[in-house]
Amino acid sequence: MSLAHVLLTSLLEKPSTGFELARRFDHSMGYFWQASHQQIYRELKQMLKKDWISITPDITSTRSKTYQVEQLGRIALTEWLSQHSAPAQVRDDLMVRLRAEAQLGGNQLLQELEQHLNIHRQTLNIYQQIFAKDFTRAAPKQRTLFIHRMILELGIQMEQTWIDWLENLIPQLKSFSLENNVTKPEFF
Amino acid sequence: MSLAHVLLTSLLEKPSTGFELARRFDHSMGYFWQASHQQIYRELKQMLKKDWISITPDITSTRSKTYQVEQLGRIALTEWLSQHSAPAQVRDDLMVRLRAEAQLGGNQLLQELEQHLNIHRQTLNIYQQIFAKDFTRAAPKQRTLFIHRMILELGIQMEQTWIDWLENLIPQLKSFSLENNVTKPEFF
DNA sequence: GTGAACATGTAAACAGTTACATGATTCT
DNA sequence: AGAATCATGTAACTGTTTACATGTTCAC
Repeated sequence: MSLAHVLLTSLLEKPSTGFELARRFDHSMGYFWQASHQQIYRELKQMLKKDWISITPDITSTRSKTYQVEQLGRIALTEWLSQHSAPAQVRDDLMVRLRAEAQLGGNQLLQELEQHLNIHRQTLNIYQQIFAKDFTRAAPKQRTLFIHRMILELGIQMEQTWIDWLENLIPQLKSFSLENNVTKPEFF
Repeated sequence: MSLAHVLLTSLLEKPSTGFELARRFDHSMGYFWQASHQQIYRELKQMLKKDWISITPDITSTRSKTYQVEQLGRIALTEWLSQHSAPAQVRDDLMVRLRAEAQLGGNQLLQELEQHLNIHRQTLNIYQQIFAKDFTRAAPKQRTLFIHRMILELGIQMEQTWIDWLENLIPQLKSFSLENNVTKPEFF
């Protein structure tokens, strides 16, 4: 379980409310981690109980609570850093579908593939805009900034890999169905 | 939940025992889906109850059960194919660690990054061997084979993207720690 | 006959998703 | 005054992982 550590990192970058944290998963943190608000609130409560974080004594007494990292939280994060982990596992629905379709035939997935291509193009676009906004000025001298840029670049590269692959696959699948190889799914 | 559909696809490719299915997740299916044997047995039991699959009347009366897909299973899989899905979500531990380290400082992750680089090189190697073994002879005319090749190629490309990125990142992080920018994690 | 690989399973713990519910603040 | 957004939470469910447990087959 590392959602706690994602939240610690995010709070270390900037003390925030649960809501702000949830929103941040759509941006910077979102390249490589997602979490719903329910997960976040549950986790924040548990971290509060462990004294990893605390609520800032906020003058603007609204209902929102701003959390900040405490010493114990820093220690926990540092300990977690020293652990080893295997590369993330991939679980890709689309690939399973494609392989199922390879068995069943028809050309049932063209639309789906094209939609995925569109989504990847949009995501790439968003990432590139963030890149242009935050990291354009030459090579960053600040280590933190440099690492953030590298993470974004990996996200960009991954999207590009998907786009290239789909742009190669789609026309080839189309030409397959033009030949008389059209196999219809039949089980009746 | 699509483990059932992954299993259906796999069984459609070749009727198998639970154990064989589990093993296949280390190979072909494993590029984009993983499952433990516990998940697989549980799922097989449920699919059997729904009559999506059946046990082949096996002469070699061992303890092992070979499963095959039934009509209802084919129908279920075809229905699932027609559904839409969003691109798979990424959840990458290493990226979180890196971002945490960007906050805490030290150069605590070099070893970990190098190990990941190694693993990705090994995985790439395995994929390339499978490629050489199964897909070397020109362009496959058979649609099924073509799709399998494309899926493997995506896996290869993804590994290559990781390797390139890590080979770029690691030396740059090293040169950061050679400058007097070395920041130690301090919380005492 | 012993150890490795084959083969199946139960139970508990943990993580993640979905549905539901509420109320405050800000903008028009 | 009404809508959109901010903000937090509970409960139930589904999916995944880990620990434990057991027995078979095959090769040496």
